[in-house]
Amino acid sequence: MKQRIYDSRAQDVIDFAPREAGRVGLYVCGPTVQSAPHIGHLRSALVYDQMRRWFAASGHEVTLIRNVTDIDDKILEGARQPREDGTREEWWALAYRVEREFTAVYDALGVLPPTYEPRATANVAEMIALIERLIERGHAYPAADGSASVYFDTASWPAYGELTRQRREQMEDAADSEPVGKRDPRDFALWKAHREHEPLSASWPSPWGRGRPGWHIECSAMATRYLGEEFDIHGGGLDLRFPHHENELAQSAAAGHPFARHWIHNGLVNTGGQKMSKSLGNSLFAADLLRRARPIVLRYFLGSAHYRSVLEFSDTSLDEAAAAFERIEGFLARAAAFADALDDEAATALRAALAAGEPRAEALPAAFTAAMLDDFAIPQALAALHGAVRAGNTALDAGDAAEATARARETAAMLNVLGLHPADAVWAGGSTAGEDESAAAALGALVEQLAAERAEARAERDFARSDAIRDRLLAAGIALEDTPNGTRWSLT
RNA sequence: GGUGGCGUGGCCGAGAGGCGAGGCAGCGGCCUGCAAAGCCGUAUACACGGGUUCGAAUCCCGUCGCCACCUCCA
Repeated sequence: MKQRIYDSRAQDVIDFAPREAGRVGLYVCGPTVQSAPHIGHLRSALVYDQMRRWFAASGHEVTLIRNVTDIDDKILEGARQPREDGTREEWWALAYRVEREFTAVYDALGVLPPTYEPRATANVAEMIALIERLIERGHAYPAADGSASVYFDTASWPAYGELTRQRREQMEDAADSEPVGKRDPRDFALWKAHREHEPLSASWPSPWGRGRPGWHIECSAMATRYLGEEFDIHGGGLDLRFPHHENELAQSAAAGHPFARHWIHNGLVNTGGQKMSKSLGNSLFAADLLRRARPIVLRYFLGSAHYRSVLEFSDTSLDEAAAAFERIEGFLARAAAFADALDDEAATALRAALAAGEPRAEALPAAFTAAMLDDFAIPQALAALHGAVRAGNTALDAGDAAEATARARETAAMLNVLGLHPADAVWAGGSTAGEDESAAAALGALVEQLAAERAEARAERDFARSDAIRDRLLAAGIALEDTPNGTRWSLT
């Protein structure tokens, strides 16, 4: 079966065939590091992380480039504002500080680092070369007002608007720079002349004078530098389709590059049916979310809707996701406990089946694979996951080691592909950070002791005493569960 | 004005012409000393009105409502 992907330029699902068999080049628009990461950034990064993991699991070598735009109007403006203590931060310090916040939350969510993460400021020479090429080919011009600005000449590019199917005549005017010096209000800045009130450190020499890159040119330059003049897939948030991606495509195509063969856009996150935005004051910052839920649960939640759908966030979302995910974890834990009661060979097989690790495509159920091949239909893949969990639990109830092992193998394989295996090293630490091993061992010893006392009481059918022990532990945040193989305990 | 999308059971969320995905919550049952966990069962769901069809949540036409982009945005 072929990989199917919805190409938002074609506005249709297409059969995906990489330029080079077995290799996928994917460019994703990363953040402009201007302010703290929010839930939307998390979702976007996660979507491409899932695609990347799936491509790898299905036998592709993936080159994932996710840029960091570390120079733009907002960053410069943010650096101009005094902070709480009255001091000002250099624009490059602000950008770097925010970039590190992004990296931290990506890491927390188990988003694998891209193959490379180029910064706009490190690719100015490539941008200048691209702009020169556009001027030579008659698709860009220096500002008529004598400033160092350079604009893309939309009128010179008949295909302009092809990505979003808009006609140039019906577009509203672009406003990403003062219209001064533009031939047409829809033209957009490739190079912005240095302005007096901006720090000199935010400008670079160019054939047209000192200045800095326009918003869109950095992605064209970086995608081409790292993936070539033609590459497989370009992704980003739905809100980037226009003008950003439209302009990127126009620039690159006008420069004579085939550029991205396919375009992918991920859906946005809503709260209360509304788009999240700073002006509405309903921003959900990544740091807050990570405090409210375990990172793995947040990852499960963010990946629970199809990547092109709007994802609705409500007050109960994280609790529901936690309940659903804990069902999966519960099976893993039950199976591990079951293994302890098995003979060596069977126990080893079951433990191996449960292990976290590299995705094993051959261990995946057909329904899961079919779902992923069908435009990354993760909700359907999750249905397959829950199906394996249910079948596995049934096998455990029946004491069927072979069946339980088979279902455990599938479950672990699916979790590995999705980046959701609880035993994966990326989740070490997490929300229980600070709880060190010796403390855990001490707690374990105490709980085991009380559990043993309770077992004694139960054996004597002194249920008042045994229930009192269980209640005391529960009040302390420790739940006991009796199973055929003994009593298990866990933190609530 | 232009472009794109959405309206599915209490909630989240798939599907896209014919067996009611999956999860959460609820209810009943099995199991359990009681629980918990697990399993089994449990819903006259597809905005509205027409139409096409043997058959429509799914296709067509219309209506209503909501949203996104065209301005910085994942």
